[in-house]
Amino acid sequence: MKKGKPISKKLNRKFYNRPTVQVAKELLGKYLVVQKDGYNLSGKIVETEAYIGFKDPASHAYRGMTPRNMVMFGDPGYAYVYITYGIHHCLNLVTEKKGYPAAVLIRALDPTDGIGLMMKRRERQSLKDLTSGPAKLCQALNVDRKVNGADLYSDVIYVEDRGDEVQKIASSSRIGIKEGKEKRWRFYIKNSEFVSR
DNA sequence: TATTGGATCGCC
DNA sequence: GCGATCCAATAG
Repeated sequence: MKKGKPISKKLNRKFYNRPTVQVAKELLGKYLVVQKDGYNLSGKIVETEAYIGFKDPASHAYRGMTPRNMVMFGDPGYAYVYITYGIHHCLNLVTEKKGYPAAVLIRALDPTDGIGLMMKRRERQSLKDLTSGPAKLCQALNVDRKVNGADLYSDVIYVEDRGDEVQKIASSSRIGIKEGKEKRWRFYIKNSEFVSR
């Protein structure tokens, strides 16, 4: 017996205008949606990392504002996309009040809508290879630097609550950084097969 | 203007 | 384990 339409609520700017660790945890179990050129791609967020303020040496904002990281210093609820290793894109969601640089890196998704197109974009057939890493999910969902600065309350890219309950959240050090490893600012849904590595 | 290193991935 | 590959930050 099928239930009625699930609760679906687009997260508003107030959600992002809060302490970054809290936002990073609460994003788990929510759905990232990208809609461009008539397609609809989405996945459940299963892994995030927090990058916070002026004193976090792992954050791009550590040494102040630059052309690349200026979105992090702006209003909460916008997308910050950058290129790393010359090849890969990474997607962050800007948090906290204007002038305080902070964001949540989206590291992994459990793919839901548009899986066929994701497979095509990734040139991979296995579900597990589609969005189990920050650069993989950007390739699968067609997130590139044109998305940098996009309003997360637009219809192009946003996060919504579909009423899912998260069973258990685990935390660890952030991945791929040199300094700031003592902070356990990586969060993921325990037992999700789509968590990176 | 030149140099250096990177919030990764995929293959060896 | 390691190379790809090029942008962006920093130094000169």
